[in-house]
Amino acid sequence: MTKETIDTADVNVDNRYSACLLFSANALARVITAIGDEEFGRLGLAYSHAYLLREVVDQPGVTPTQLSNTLFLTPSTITRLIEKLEQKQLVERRAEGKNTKVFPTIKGEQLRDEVVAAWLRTWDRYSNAIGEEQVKTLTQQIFKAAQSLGAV
Amino acid sequence: MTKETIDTADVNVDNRYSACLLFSANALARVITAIGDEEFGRLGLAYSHAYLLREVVDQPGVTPTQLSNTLFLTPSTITRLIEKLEQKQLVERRAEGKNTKVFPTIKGEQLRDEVVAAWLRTWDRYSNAIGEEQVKTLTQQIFKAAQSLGAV
DNA sequence: AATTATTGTTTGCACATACAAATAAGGATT
DNA sequence: AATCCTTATTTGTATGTGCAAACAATAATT
Repeated sequence: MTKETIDTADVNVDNRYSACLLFSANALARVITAIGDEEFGRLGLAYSHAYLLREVVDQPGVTPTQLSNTLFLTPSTITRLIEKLEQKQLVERRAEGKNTKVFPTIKGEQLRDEVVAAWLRTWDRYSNAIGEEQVKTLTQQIFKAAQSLGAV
Repeated sequence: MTKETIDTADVNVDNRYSACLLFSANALARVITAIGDEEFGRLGLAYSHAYLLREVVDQPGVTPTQLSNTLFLTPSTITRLIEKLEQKQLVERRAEGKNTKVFPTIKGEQLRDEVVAAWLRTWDRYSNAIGEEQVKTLTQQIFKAAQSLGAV
């Protein structure tokens, strides 16, 4: 377990990058993803796989395009994620005309509760680190900003 | 130019993911990175390359470890970024004992002003989308959160 | 002085993501 | 009906990032 670390102990908190949204947003995403992958990783899933799986379990027959819109990921990325989940036999695809419908397998359905549980654990970890209230407001602001910027 | 798009027009703003920090943070990072890469892309650089280059120009002889701490990226990632910049002949490495020191080339130094200019352009675009004041506060909050969560 | 531990850097591998182009199916227009 | 246009999905390729392990150099301990 020789996980690479970043030693921030001696970093000036007010370095120039703290004033840069591009930098900060990516830093936050990486830190948070690390935590998320740690929790979802116990189920053998990356966080985005877990999200997609849950979406498929809750909406059997959902199409890649719909998933793309819901998860804010491009169609090609969705295809790749589905491929991975198919390999793990958690979902399966059925072609219908020009659409592809994605269904959960039994194995996939059975994993749902664990996914939700992992989800709650990540929430707890964020809350412990920065406070439950702060998690809420920050999430809201971030989501709104992402929407505004995405529309540009 | 058949860039993949994500159609968010018909997405419910209050879907369950808007309440999830992991999801929102990554969505924001992707949107923002797309804008940043567009601006820095004119210089033939990804945004992280631009950041690293600026760091090297401003602190000639900086080591990968220092860069790792400043840029919140793991040492291996730093190595990869340096390799890329070396290929473009914008920086060069000199081994000194167990340390590696990174210096800008003349070509690299000449690019500095353009990097700063691109930086300002990204700032303008964020401000136009979500307001200058909001960019400031959001950036601050995000950076703080990243620090708190990173320390866990 | 010799061995062990620590620190700094790089490398092999893997993964999430995206762009651009390809393919395929439906719809629209003539 | 035949042609063009649009929409849905997949595929080839590339990039940024990280983990784990390898390597190299210095420091610490015996």
